[in-house]
Amino acid sequence: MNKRRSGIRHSSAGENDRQLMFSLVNTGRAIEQRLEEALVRVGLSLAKFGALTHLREAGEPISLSECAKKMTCVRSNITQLMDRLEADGLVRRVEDPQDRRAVKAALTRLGSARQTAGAKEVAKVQAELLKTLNGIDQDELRRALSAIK
Amino acid sequence: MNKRRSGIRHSSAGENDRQLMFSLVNTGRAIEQRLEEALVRVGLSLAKFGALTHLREAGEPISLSECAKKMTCVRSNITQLMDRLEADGLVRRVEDPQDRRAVKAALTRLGSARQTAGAKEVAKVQAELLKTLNGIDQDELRRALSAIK
DNA sequence: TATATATTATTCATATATGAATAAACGTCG
DNA sequence: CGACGTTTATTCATATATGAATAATATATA
Repeated sequence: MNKRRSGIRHSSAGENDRQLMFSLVNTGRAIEQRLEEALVRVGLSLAKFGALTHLREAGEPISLSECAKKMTCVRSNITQLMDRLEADGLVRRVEDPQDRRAVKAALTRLGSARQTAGAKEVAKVQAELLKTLNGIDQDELRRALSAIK
Repeated sequence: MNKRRSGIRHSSAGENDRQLMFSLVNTGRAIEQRLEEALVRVGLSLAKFGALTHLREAGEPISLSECAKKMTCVRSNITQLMDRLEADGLVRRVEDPQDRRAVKAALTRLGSARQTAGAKEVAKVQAELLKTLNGIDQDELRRALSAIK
C-alpha cells in the first residue's frame, strides 16, 4: 500500500529538470538584479563595477583587449563600456608606447574611489544572500556550480 | 597541533562568499549562453523562444501586457520583441474588440512549429546539464535555489 | 626587405533590456 | 454626462551585449 511504484511519477522527470535549469538561470538573474540595484546607489552598473575592479586588481593600466578577456566579452563591448566610463570620469584612455595599436585604460582617482564604494554595496548584497542560504549545504552548492562550470 | 584555530582562515569568509555569489551569476549566464547557442540553430533566441512558449501554453492570443508579466519584463521590451517576432512571421498582432487599447499576440502556424523545434533544442541542453550534475544532490541544489528565490 | 598574416581598437548594424514620455481608450465618481 | 485617473501600447533615449567590417600597427615568413 505504501509501496513506491518505481518508474511512475506524477510530473515527468523532464519537467523537473527543466525547472531546475531555468531556476539556475533565474537565480543568476535575480542576484544580478540585486547587484545592479545596489550599485546604482553609487552611480555604477555591474558592468562598470566589473571593469573598475579588474583595473584595480591589475594595479596598472591594462589594454582594452586584456580587459575584454578578463570580462569574457568581445572587444567592441569594452570599447563602448570605456567610452561610458571615460564620460563618467572614472577611467582615462592612455597610449601604449610599446604597441601603438593598443590603448590602455587607467583608473582615475574618482574611478578608484567609486570602485571602493561599489565594493561596499556588493558586500551588502553578499551578506543578504548569505543569510538566505542559512541551513543550506553551501559546499554542496559550490560543488554543483563548479560541476556545471 | 592539528587543532583548528577558530576565527582564522587563510582566505577570508567574505572572499568565499563573493565567489559563491558570482558563481551563481556566472552559472546562470553560462546556461543561458548554451540555450542561446542551441536555439540559434532553429532561428530563435531565448527571448523569442520564451514568448512563443508562453503563447503556446496560453493556448490563445494574449495581450502584450500579459506577455510582459509572464516574462517579467517591461512592456516596451515586449513591443520590440513582438516587432521582431512579427517580422520573422512567427506571431501576428490582432486587435482586441473587448478593449480597444489592447493588442494581442497570436501564434502563427510557423511560430507554433518553431516553438516545437526550440523545445527540442532546449531539451538537449537540459539533458547535457543533467549529465554534468551526476553525483550532485539535486534536491539540495533545488533547496538552495528556492531559498534565494 | 617585402609580403602575408595577426592583432588592436573602432565603427556599424542589430538584439535585448530598462524607464520616461506620449496618445488612445477605459473606468469611475461626482 | 464629463472630468480625472488608470491602463494600453508605442516611441525615444540609453545601457549592455554580440559579431562583421575596417584601419592601423605588429609580427612572421619567404
